[in-house]
Amino acid sequence: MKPADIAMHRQQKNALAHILASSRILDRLFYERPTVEVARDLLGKILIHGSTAGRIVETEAYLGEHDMAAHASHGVTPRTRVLFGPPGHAYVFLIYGMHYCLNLVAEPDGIPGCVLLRALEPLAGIDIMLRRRPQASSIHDLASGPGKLTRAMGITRRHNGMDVTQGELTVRALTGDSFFEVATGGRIGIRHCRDWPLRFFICGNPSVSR
DNA sequence: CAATAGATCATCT
DNA sequence: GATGATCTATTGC
Repeated sequence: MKPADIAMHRQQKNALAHILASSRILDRLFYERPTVEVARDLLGKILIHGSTAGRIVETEAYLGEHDMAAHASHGVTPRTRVLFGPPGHAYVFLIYGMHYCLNLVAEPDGIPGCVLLRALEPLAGIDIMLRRRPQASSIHDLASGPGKLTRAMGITRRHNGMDVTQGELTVRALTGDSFFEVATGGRIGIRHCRDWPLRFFICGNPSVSR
């Protein structure tokens, strides 16, 4: 390993340690609220998986039976069972035969609703992410989309149904104050209910998808 | 740059 | 058997 690589490695390990020391894990009550609120409040939080971490900069809310764009609108099936279960769990599915999408289940047990994590700003384990996504044109391109995010973080169907309030995949809130402006827009990549303002993102953040 | 084709598979009809 | 909550490479201006 070259000196530059060693330095980068140490810096990244320090980055993760610093995040862990200055943040607190989100408990189940955070998720046990209206989906839109959860989607809005997840902005600025930190997603941690293994030694990779990133700040959530873009989310989308997917509701229940009236939201034709949501998987839950077609009722309970083996796949969507997680969406109707207790909050604070991961819902991971394969889309277009090649990309995984990571969602976090919201609402009380029995009521469907989830938040799609669309983009992250990489904070730690960037060397690992670069290895997983060699095509990335920049650091900010590493996780600037739902499929990119899961690939960069190493998330697969294996994580479907996992409890994100403990274990290997978690979301944390920084203890210090952080200020940013939130923008709202129509959701992306769907046919139904395109104009519903259920997409939230941090204004001006370079890791937000197009 | 913007537009578009192709890859590829679990899930549901 | 059709269909996506996508990404990338390639083409054409």
